[in-house]
Amino acid sequence: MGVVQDVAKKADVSIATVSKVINNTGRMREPTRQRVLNTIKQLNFHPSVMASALTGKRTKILGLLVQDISNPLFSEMARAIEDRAHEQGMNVMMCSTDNNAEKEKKYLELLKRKQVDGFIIGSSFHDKNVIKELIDHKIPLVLLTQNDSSLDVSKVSVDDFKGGYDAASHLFFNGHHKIGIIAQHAHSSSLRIKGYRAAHEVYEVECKKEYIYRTTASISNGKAYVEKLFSQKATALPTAIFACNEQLAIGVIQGAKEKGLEIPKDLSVVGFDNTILATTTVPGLTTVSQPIEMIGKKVVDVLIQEIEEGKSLKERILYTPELIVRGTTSVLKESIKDISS
Amino acid sequence: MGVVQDVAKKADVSIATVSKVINNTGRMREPTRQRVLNTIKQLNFHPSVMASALTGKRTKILGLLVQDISNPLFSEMARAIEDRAHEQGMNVMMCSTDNNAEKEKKYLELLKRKQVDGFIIGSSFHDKNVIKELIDHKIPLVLLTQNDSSLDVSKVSVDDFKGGYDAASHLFFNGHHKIGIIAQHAHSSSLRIKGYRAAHEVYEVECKKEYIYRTTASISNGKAYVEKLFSQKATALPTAIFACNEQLAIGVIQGAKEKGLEIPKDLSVVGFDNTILATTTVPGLTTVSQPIEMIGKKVVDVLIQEIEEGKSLKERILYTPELIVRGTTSVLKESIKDISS
DNA sequence: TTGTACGCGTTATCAG
DNA sequence: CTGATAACGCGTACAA
Repeated sequence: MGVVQDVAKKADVSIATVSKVINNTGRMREPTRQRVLNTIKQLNFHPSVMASALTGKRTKILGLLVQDISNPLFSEMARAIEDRAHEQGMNVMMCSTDNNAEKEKKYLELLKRKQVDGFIIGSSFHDKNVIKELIDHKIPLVLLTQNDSSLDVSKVSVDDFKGGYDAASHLFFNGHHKIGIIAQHAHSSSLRIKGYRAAHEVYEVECKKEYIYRTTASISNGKAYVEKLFSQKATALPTAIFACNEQLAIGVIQGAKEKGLEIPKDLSVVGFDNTILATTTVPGLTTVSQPIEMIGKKVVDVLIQEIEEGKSLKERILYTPELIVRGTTSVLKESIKDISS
Repeated sequence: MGVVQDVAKKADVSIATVSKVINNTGRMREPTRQRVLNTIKQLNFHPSVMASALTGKRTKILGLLVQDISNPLFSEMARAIEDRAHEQGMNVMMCSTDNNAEKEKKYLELLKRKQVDGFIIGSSFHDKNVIKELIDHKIPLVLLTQNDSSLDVSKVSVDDFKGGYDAASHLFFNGHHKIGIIAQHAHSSSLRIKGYRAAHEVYEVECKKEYIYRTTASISNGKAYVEKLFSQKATALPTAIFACNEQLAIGVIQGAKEKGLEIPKDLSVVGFDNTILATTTVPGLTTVSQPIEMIGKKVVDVLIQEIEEGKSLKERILYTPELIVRGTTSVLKESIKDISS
């Protein structure tokens, strides 16, 4: 794999001509073009991305920041992003921030130095100034999975509010009145909680503060929530729980089982995301589905468009979530009695 | 964020001096060094990785090729790799090959053009010549999760043979004689099958060909296997299945349930990997655990060492798997009768 | 079509 | 011994 000079020499042209052939610019006689093309193939020559980036061209590298790539939602999202990026000849660098302010800053800095063409940010930033700096420097970025209105940039996400509303409505519809919610420390979760609250209003049920719990996404935190909740006095216990993430949902399920509760008989559970985790529980998890592939593909498309146009489109793309009813929710027994009596 | 020239001008030195300060080479008076250092901080200057890569320096980019980043084993592995790489100031570019020869080649080419410092290859390559080419070009690479002896390069993996042996032994120990195995089209799976076979020899049980099934890792393929297996005549049915991957294991469990089999009463299941999936099933999946974090960390360390030394260490690092007994395996009832009678 | 300056940092060489 | 000058690496783009 040689350099331009090798090709130029072998094809008996100047490096400028070689460059023109590669970039399909300028004009030249067809035989010359063919000769160069052949030589390029013979030498298996590929222009160095680094060298061309140096002259202001793109690096064809995208930076992807997520909370944790080992979280199924993000790994599935990453897969969709990667596929789309590769289709466009771009590579993706991934960074897991752990929702940690220092890492967020550090990784952004690291990627900036590598001249990435743009950022996909799927991690809620503590220090919004870091993001604003990117905007000031005209570095394209698209927010993934976080429809944060305080930042005036493009964002692609699911309609979290509607998702929360649908999840709670489904439970109300099944006769539940006491619905717990366990959410993450993320803007998306705030919106889901708002949807959950809105459903309470529609169904004219008071929304109890002590049912709302925010934490970081992990199975053990889901367990801990149930643990805590079901240590209260029996009258106030919820009959259903909406977990804003599937790791939390699984924790809730496991915690409930440990407490001797049967699912869905004694406790209904709704999750969010519809990753592989939702299909592996028994019974299958009723969950609010995000169109992960579509979101991943779209976020890349928007970003690439911004890179090419050199300015932020400030699009705000919302996908509609879909409630997928599996086995972890059921009609509340008491409510059946209510109806039959 | 300026360039060297800006720093040089502001600090009233030449760019060479700035460079020397950055790289800690050459010598100069302490006040000069401090002045440059301060200016660098003031201007928030960071040398362009691209420009320095152009002069033969490292890009500090690692290429990671796996079958599928959305597979929990790989996403968890990726996380460990990423963390270690970041500790060393390096970034990771990920590529999911889908075990597809064309993608393997294409991605490798794409990454080579980006001058990655080295490769971590966690995907079994169809065309080994592509790998050999890398070796010829002296591009450092380490094989992850594939202890393929036909390639003379460094590799980090779990002891697949022992894992297969342990899984089968555990089942034999519990009185099972008819043990099915569902494996992937991967070298690691071949080794696990060998271990499974070795256990058969030790326990003096014939190893039936029709129990061995190879496919690609997915829940549906696991289901299909059970479907197929339990459509045979009843006498030959296995009482236990060893799935070489957790998606397959989950498929087996789901397929068995659909067939009306209770787990572990009617069918014992052992998985492999010990990812998040193993903890989400009910009952929990008995599985062969890989030390994912250790492997991820090690593979980065070996690769970085090779990059720095400029040659392959040709190390072959094997971690010992650990059988984790959860709820999907139990003593075969018939065997209890055998003993008691 | 070709010559050549340019972009950015590195490093060998040379002057002070 | 300190610090500056200049060539280099690779591809791009404009002037010739």
